[in-house]
Amino acid sequence: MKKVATRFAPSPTGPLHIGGVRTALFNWLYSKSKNGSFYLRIEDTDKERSKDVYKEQIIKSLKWIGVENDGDEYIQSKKIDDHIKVANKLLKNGHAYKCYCTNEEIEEQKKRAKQKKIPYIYDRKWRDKSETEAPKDIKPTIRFKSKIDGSSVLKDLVQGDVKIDNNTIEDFIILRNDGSPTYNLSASVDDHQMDITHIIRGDDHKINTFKQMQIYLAMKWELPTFAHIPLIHTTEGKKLSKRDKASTLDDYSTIGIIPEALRNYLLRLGWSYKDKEIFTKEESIKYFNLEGIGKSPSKLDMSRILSMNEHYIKNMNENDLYNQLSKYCESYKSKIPNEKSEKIKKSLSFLKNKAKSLEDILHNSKYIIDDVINFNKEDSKLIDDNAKKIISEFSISISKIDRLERNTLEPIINDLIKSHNTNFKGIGQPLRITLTGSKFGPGIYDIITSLGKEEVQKRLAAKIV
RNA sequence: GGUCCCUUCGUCUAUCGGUUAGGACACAUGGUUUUCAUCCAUGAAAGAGGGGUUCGAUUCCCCUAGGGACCGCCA
Repeated sequence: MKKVATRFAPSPTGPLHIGGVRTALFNWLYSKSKNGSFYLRIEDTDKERSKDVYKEQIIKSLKWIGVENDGDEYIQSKKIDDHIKVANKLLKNGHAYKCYCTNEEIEEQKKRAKQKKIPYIYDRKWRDKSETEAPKDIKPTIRFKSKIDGSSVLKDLVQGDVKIDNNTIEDFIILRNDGSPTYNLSASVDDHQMDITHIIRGDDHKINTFKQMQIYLAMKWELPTFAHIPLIHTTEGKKLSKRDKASTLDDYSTIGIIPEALRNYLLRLGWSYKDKEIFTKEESIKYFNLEGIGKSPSKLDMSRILSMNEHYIKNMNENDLYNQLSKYCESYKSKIPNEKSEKIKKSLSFLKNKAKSLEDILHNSKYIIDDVINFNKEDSKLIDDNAKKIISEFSISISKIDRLERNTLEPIINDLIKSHNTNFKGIGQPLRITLTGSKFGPGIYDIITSLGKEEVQKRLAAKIV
């Protein structure tokens, strides 16, 4: 048995979208589950649209979610000479031919086909013509001499056997009239040269596969195994594209989705293993298989992403969580001030229980980070004279104790409840508003202990005046 | 229009001919709770339709309907 090798082959014409990330994840998981290799191939042969920034962004995105390629990135444009060599070989073998049709001629045919509502397919005009008839002033394209009779079967590991009549596959161009190779040629040659054994990709490539298989056959190369996975759809049920909202990886990292959660979500989108929902990275490698991939497209569900994120945040140790949070703040918000980092880190134990995202954590820890509190106007109104009295009494009481801890604070609060003939809310709410600026937030004991005595007294004093 | 693919709760899915059709998210209700949450409990919620095959179909086959992908000298 050959060593399993998979690849992810994006073109750097835009930021990676979530469907691409899932394809990469599946390829990576499959190879790792088989102890094989996973390669990243940048298909940058479209010189017009390929951008280096996108290439870097793709690499960064994959790294972010934990999909790491073996070896260096394979840059397709560096292999163009190899692609051309194969085209020439196919030409020599009689598996390809020169086509002298002009662009205008082809366009005209397409237009006519559309008018007649019949499917356009290149009419194979130059398939059997001799070189002597060739016009001198036209640079030809090279077309692959595709099978006309019979049918072909794609043995797909996800889709099953897909049968198609050979005459529906046209004589596709493999070399443009400027001599550059096209996608189907380049991809086939690269996959062969990289010894790719399993090609896992979106099912929008299914028709291409029939073209690529013919190139393999003509070159007498060993065919790889194919697995075409259903595409991810938007909530409207259409193919996800880069232009859709919330479709790129960055859209998720911006709102504080952590990579482990997105990885787990994407894994379970269109794939399942019994009733299991949560998979560590190791488990996902252990259990991943192609049989578990469903055949129907699935829709993105934000509430599920969020709930997965919540789960990972709650179950992450506080050091790791702090690192994630701090990276997140630095990239998308503003850096957590050094002098606040310890306080935040300590508060994570309760902050993480109230958060669905890193953004939520940051929001709930605003009262620690900001020295000047932004009071919510409505909430501020709740601080009436009576409330001020409570705050003032509380302030005096805590000045008598050294350390603010739950067990030293509890008696003070209880006394206040009694003396003011109220309930916990009657004491807790004014304190929370005074200390954080809002009536929502962490538990009052958590707020007080996380701020520390000095800061608490400062904030209480500011409100009493 | 042609070719191909798909169809179980709102969503992601389990079921590989025999189940009260299971789980998760979301939702609803109740409880715990100092707010918001968390947490716990409970509930509502599905086999697109029609034919076959079979003792028995969600499961196998066919048709219909609906949805999707592809149909570039883009990848």
